[in-house]
Amino acid sequence: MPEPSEFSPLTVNRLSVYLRCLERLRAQGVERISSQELGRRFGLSPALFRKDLAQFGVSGIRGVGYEVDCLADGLARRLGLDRPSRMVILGAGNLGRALARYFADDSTFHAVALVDVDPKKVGNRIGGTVVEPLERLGEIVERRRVEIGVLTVPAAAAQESYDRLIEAGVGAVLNFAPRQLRSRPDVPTKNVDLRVFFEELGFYLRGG
Amino acid sequence: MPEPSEFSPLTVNRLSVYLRCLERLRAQGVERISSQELGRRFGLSPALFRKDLAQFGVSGIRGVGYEVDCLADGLARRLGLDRPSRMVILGAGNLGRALARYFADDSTFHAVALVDVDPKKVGNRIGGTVVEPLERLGEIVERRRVEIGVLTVPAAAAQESYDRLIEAGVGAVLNFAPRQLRSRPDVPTKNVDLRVFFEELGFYLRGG
DNA sequence: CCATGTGAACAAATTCACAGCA
DNA sequence: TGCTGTGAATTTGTTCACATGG
Repeated sequence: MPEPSEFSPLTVNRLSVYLRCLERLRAQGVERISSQELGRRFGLSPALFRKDLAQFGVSGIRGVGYEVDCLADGLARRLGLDRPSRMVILGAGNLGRALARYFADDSTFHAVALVDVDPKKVGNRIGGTVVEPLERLGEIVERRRVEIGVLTVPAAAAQESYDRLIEAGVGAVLNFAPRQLRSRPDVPTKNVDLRVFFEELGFYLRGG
Repeated sequence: MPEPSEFSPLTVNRLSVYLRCLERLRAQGVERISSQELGRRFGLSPALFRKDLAQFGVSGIRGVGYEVDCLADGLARRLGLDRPSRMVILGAGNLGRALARYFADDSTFHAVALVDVDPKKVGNRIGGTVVEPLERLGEIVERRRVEIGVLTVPAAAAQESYDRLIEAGVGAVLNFAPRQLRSRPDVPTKNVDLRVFFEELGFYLRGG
């Protein structure tokens, strides 16, 4: 039973954001940057940036700042991006197909299969992969060493699909279905209901 | 200049989650529910649920609980979902097309246009709409009363596309491009980088 | 009596501010 | 000198626990 991580999701998510900023700096040829300058350019908090890095044991150079290149590599490694993760996408609807195409040959997150219950969808070619039937899920996860399951099924099918993913042996699940899952505490599970973002924006738009 | 909302994004997002749960209960024919029972069923905090509702001036019935139907309607109204919002999607890539199809004739968030710079994409029919050229953005936003702009362009085009949306007069922006935007403080802007979710999960999967 | 509504207690997250080192 | 690294202060968010009222 993996003890609850010592790192908060907020911190981990910021690491991703920092990494994106650093990659941009690297592309621009910037070699060193101070936390203040980084904060100014990307609208982030310098103090929080330093705290976050400290928590992951990353150090800068006093009086100077951080080495962009080295820091980017360090963050990528700490996020586990130095070796690829293999994913199966469950649900070949609009979002499932979009993700399958996007991650078809991504080097860090690789979609190795796209699965659907609908026999009419099975066999369709999406990006580089072919839609496979749900019955093969167990075999797919085992044989292709799938670590992450991605749910893009309708709300009504979410819980059953989740249970199947767990049974098949995936180590983590990203759920895009708009349904609060009854999730296993020992399997990292993240719910991302895209409609929530639209609703939040709508709320503030209407003068919330 | 709209003063910063008195409601935190966390609270607003929870309202969406509550609404989803209530709609499920309604579909199941449940008429009344206590905060405790709701917490038990969906893994939410009863006290927080009550606090959140109180903040929005919604009351239950002491000794009984909440009327599912009435509460769902109340939350939907407070989120501004009782009247539809009109959106333009900028970028007809994988995600843009998926969202366009998903929201083609949604009753609360309606995608009234899908726009792209690429002349090869212009004219393509996606769901009910046809891809239109970027030059027409201003006209589209004005004539079709677009309130929300959705960015699904590549990172490199994000900032310029954002600026164009603002100039065209949209009231809020949802940015799916993996780039930290320099955003206008008076226009509600939400950054949603989907890769962050994958990276978070990957992190915990690797035993973070 | 029972679940709400809420102030008070607690916990988490962020910012402040400055000592300490390159 | 200038920026990092970090304890202390502050702000924000959540839970507790109970008085209140249908």
